[in-house]
Amino acid sequence: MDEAAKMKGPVRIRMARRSVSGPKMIDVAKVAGVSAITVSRVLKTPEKVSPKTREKVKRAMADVGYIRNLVAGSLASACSQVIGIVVPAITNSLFADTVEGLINVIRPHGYQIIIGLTRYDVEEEEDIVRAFLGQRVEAMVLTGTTHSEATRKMLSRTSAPVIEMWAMTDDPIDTVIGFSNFEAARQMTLYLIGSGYRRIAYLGGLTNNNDRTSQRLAGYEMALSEAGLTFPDSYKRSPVFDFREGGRAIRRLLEAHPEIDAVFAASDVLAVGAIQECTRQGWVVPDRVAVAGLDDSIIALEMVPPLTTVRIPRYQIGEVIGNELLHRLCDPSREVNHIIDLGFKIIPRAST
Amino acid sequence: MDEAAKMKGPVRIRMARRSVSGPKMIDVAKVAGVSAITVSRVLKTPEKVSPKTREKVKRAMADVGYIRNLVAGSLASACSQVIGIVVPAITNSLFADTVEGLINVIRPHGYQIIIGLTRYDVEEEEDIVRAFLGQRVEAMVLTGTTHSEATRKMLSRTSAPVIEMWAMTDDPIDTVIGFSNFEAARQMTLYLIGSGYRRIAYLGGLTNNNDRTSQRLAGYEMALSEAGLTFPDSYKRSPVFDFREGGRAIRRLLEAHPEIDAVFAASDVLAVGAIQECTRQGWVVPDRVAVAGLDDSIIALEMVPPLTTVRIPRYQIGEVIGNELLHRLCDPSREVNHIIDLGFKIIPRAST
DNA sequence: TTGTAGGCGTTATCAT
DNA sequence: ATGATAACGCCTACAA
Repeated sequence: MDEAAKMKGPVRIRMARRSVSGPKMIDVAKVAGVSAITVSRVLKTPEKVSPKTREKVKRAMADVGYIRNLVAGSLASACSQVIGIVVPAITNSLFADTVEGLINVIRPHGYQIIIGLTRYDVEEEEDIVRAFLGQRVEAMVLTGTTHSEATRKMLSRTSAPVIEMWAMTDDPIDTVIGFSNFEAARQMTLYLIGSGYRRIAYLGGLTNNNDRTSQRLAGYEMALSEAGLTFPDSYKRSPVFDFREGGRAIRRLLEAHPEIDAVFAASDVLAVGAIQECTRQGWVVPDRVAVAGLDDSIIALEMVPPLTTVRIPRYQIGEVIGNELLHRLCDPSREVNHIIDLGFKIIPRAST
Repeated sequence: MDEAAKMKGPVRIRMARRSVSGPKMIDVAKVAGVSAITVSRVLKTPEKVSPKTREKVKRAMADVGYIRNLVAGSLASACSQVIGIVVPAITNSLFADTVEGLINVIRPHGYQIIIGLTRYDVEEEEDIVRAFLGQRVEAMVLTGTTHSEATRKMLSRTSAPVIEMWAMTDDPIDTVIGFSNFEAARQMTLYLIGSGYRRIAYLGGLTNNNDRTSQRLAGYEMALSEAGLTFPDSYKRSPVFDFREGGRAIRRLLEAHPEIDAVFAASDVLAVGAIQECTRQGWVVPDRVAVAGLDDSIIALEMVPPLTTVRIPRYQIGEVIGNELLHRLCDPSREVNHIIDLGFKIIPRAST
């Protein structure tokens, strides 16, 4: 089975660079009795080749089992057909929806994506961006607007489109596609206030280097101040986004502040954990305490009671980015909208 | 802001191939007063360059903002540093864990992954495999062992390692890394029987072209026949993996067969949907009906009651694949284990 | 419609 | 330790 490996043999005058590398265009061309460029054309612009030749070439490709080397193509054409996307995580993560939306849009056009995971770390992000630019990705998609200085510098130098997503800003590196986390949290808080709740606690995630969680917290605080409400700081908790943490946090909140009548969790994961804990404790939702989330993740509707939450365009973000990039990559001179706000929607359900 | 875009200007004699393409090795080399190959060596084998030269080169790279073109490197060295992974989906999917495990292991070694999504369609898989081989991935990772003929042919021809995962087989294309879905379902069914349940229904997914769901169904059936149990076919349902479907399915099952005392869902998603439906209907789990799942997804433990399930090594599959590939890519002559069974574990909780 | 020539930016090989 | 040169396999530009 490993015969080939043993054939490294004695050094010859200028040894072949590689043992085997499969048939190339020129091999197909020979079989078909045409030139290499014709094979290339059959692949990229078949309409420029006569049907007869096209058939000959196609048969030859099938005969030799040709698979075109896109690496060589990338080098020659400066088009890698690869888009880089950088997200904090994809496990139990809503970013997975966005990634899937993007893939589904661009794959039919021959583009691939490479994924980088930052684990919410800007240094990791920097490494990934450097690696991706080295791979000559044709576009970079990043989560959020918080980046290291070096990252910003690299990204502003590249001629490839750079999309920041899942956020809003007036000043994107290139283009931002997402929604306002600030407004989403603010509107939900206002909705809770409008529903008559007066003691509204907040469960957020870690806010360091995370514009999304910071903005959500700011939105909550803004809504309170608009309504003239003030609470002790201990109304705000920052558990990481995790079911258990949501349960623990609501338990502590209600122990410390029995007067709390609503909890706004800036992530459905926390909200779900909170509701489940209430179920375990026998606290009726929403009578004892209302619970609202943010995400409208798939589990929100399955809760008993179903979770009031904010629907965010996770999948759509990926799709819109994909379409935007396809257009821009086809026509670099195209006029582009650098700020695309896809909005969000309050989804009232029985948990409030 | 778009000044640059307007500068395409009049066509010149032999226009530059690309507007801008950033500094290259040769540019760095000039600045550092060395040759291009030395710059290359600083990047790949710094120990072969004198410390003095190395510093000069590094400074020059920083000065000009050099980012190495890995596409050209891939072509020259026949090493793309890219691994392809093909999964049915990553949205609300356990495969995301595996992808993340793989990325976390290989990224520190400079490898990237490109992801393909089949949506459980072997034709899609075939397209993706062709595209990935074209990208000259250094390894292919596929979900399951069911592939089209063309896919098998392409994969058996390639010299790159091919890993099939999330399944077990005696006859992998190259290497299989996963666990036995058959055994997992069989053991869980036996566990339920051992717990005293005698009317055990089954909720599976679609089984066409999906070796994982087929195997699970077969495992359930095997356990029943071992225990001498026979049920009408309507004890088995094949809803797609979705919360709502789980709820609907258990409702119909219990309406049609009130004697059912346990439901084994071959996916936690279905089991969770079933439990939530029971909660809504006021059917106490496990007294009225026991519910067991398969996956040990993050939500299983959060259920009220917590879900009895089968823990499968989702994340570990990715890690093991990563390590395996790193070893093999470094040393292609290395002896390899072509069948790696990572096992599973029954996790008894309060839902049964 | 088809072919020829040359280059894409790096790395392997061989030489110094 | 460093450099000159020739691939790597394809694609753009231009020619026929």
